[in-house]
Amino acid sequence: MGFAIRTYSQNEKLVSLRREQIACRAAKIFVKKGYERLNLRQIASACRMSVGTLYHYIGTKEDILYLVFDYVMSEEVEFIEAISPAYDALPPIEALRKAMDTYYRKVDDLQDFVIFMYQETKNLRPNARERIFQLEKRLGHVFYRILDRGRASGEFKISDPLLVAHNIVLLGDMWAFRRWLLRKNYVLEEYITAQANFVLEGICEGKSLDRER
Amino acid sequence: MGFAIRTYSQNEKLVSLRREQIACRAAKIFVKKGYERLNLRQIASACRMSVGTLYHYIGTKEDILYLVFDYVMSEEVEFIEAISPAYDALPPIEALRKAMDTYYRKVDDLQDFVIFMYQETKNLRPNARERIFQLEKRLGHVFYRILDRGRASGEFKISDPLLVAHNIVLLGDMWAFRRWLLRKNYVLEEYITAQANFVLEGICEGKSLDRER
Amino acid sequence: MGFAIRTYSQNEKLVSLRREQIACRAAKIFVKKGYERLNLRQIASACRMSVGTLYHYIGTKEDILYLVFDYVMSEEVEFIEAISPAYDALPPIEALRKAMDTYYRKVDDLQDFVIFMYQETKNLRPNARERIFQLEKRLGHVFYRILDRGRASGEFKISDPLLVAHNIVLLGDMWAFRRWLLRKNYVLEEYITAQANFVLEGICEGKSLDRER
Amino acid sequence: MGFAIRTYSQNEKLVSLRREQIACRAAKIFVKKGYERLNLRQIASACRMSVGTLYHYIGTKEDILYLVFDYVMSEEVEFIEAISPAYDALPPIEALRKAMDTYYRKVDDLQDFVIFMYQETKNLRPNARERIFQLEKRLGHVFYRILDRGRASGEFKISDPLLVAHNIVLLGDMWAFRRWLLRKNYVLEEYITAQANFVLEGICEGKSLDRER
DNA sequence: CATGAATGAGGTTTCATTCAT
DNA sequence: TATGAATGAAACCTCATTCAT
Repeated sequence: MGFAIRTYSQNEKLVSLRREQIACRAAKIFVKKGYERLNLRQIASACRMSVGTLYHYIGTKEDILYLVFDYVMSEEVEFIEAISPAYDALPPIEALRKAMDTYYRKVDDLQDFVIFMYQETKNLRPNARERIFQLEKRLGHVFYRILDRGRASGEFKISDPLLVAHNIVLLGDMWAFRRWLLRKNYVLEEYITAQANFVLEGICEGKSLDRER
Repeated sequence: MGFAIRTYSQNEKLVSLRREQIACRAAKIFVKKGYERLNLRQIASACRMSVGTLYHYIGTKEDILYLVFDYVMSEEVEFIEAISPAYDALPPIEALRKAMDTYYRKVDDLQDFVIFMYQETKNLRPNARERIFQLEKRLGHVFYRILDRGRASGEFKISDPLLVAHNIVLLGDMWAFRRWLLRKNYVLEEYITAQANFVLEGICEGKSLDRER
Repeated sequence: MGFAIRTYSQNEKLVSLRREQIACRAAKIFVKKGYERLNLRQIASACRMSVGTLYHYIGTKEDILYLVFDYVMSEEVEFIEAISPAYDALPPIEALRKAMDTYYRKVDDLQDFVIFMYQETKNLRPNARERIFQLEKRLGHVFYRILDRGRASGEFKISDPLLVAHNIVLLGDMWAFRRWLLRKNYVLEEYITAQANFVLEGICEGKSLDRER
Repeated sequence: MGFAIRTYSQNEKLVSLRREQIACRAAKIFVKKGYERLNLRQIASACRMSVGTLYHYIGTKEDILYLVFDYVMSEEVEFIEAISPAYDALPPIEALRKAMDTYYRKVDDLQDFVIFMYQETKNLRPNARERIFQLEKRLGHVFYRILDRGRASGEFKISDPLLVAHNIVLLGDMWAFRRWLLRKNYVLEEYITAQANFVLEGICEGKSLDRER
């Protein structure tokens, strides 16, 4: 892990349980009011614990931020990775559309959290930040695999699949933190199709793609 | 503007002068340490004023954040817009490459500030936030104009130029807040070329683009 | 005793046993880190008990302080008193030298504890403090007996043997709490001889004392 | 000084003034209730300042302890040193009696503080402690000068004047922290005479001293 | 106009003690 | 009997804001 969070308990099971409670419940108020704006009393009450109990399982307020990050990012990544094998059975174009659809819907679902991630990353200690970066890498990898397969089969022509993979993730995240602008012109489904087209037009060999919409 | 910042001074000229001093100098430490992490004493000292003087020209700590946002965004937008007319003389493909090169270099230049923008937006009051959004819109518009011209001339085929314009801005910003990842594989110039290719491949009619690099 | 410590146990044997464990083990960390600086978790762990168990045999954190005081003072006094009768067989001068040697070496041995005594006395409840005072009195009495015998035999000329007895004890304690200063000029043996000479020169009739060293 | 206390003020005069206020007023409640037992609110209120103001002139609670130590010790030492030259005009025996009388009366005066000193020394940071040690050294030196002069003139016969000087100081301090015992047998004046006799009997050549009382 | 000393509410963190298991 | 999780009051310290000079 790179670093350990202080706890006064020896019972590992309990520590895990409580930390998951903390992460899960704190996440809800963190995305609403922001990390710095919430004090320990508010956080503890949202976690349905006393302040003292909270401090049995964490060492610092910042540890809670890390727990929340890790919890939600892990959920997200695991959710995406879980369906990843299913894409192998589909032709690359379709697989990419499906993967983008899945991820972009997830972003829509967790939009408060995505914004939260972009805004609070700097408050993390470097080694906690490193762990989050690893999770983001895994997220990009799901798209990378599809792109690579398409390239191998000759359907895609991409000079830099890693970059494209990250672009895809980022354009999904944009749905969350540019919503004030995008919501005026798109509903989610339109946005997904539009960005999928944008990406596919750039990478499909011979313009063979069947333009959706 | 949407809202006014409290001041104890009647001398408008002086108010403007002091506020520009504040914005310009506070910007430097805000991007380094973050808004919430800095206290008024530190900010005042960075502004080379006393705390009391600072409060003659602002009403609230948050006002400083707004001043900084407005100042840097304006600088950035004015910089981009200033050269925008020059692109009209170039063929659209070249114009887009040039505009991206200009903006992406600016992002590299102001990378701390770009991150700062993404991270501190939440701390702004809604009407201050609205003003920032307008500036971002104008930024997107610079690219929109080029895309639109290319579409009119038949060189580009784009179903949604506004979206593409925003994608271009965002992929530039990514250079700042994904630097930990991108810096491993790219130097700035490579990144600009790669993203320009990515965008142009998606929008150029007949694949006529002369692939750089 | 003057006051009783709360316990939840009826088994008196067990209570005594546990309390001795507590006193003996807590003493070791108390002298190192100080009473106020240690919390119950640290104390319990040093006592090789859980916090809960600790509270079966004490009522208050302060009770532990008292147990430690009492335990170490008793040890010290018993040690000194145990050899006290042996001095009766020696000529007073020699007896005094021997007694001082014994006590001063003990102080050197327990120097952390002696300092601890001087520093933490204030944290005791008055009746606990009274018990400690009694023990100190008994310590002074060991020297008093020798002085009194010397006076009776005409070898010593002392107007106030009780005062001298206390002076002797105090000058021994000084080895502990002025160590930063004394250690520069003396090793323990030199210090003992020097102070013994200082005392004996003051009380010996006719300067008959055989100056050592 | 070896270390500096944090302050937010640049005005050195004011800093000195406020710190003296703090030292002087905090001393009064420190000796009554003990350093660890008092919280910042109580201390601030005793200093007739708000907690915030207090923290303009100190960095840590411990700094207050140091200020108090330094203030009272300095007062004490300066008081003693101020009269020190006057002793040069007196014969050594008389000078020593007078100096002891002065110091022991001061101890009686500041007895709460002397106890406080012995009890709280451990709570000081090492470099603060070092400064206190220096002051104690200067205190011993006042007596050392007299002893040395007596030795030079042949009136005293002392193998180790530095040790005797420290013994004198310590036996004075004993009046404060053994008061529970000494008060039963002595009033201050008797105690001073008794200890002066004890010391002089040990060091006077030819028992020439005119025993008082 | 400019200053920076003063304020006290509110922040995070610790800890003696209890009590269900 | 032994445990250690849970509690919440209270500790130390910070800081945006005011206002007398």
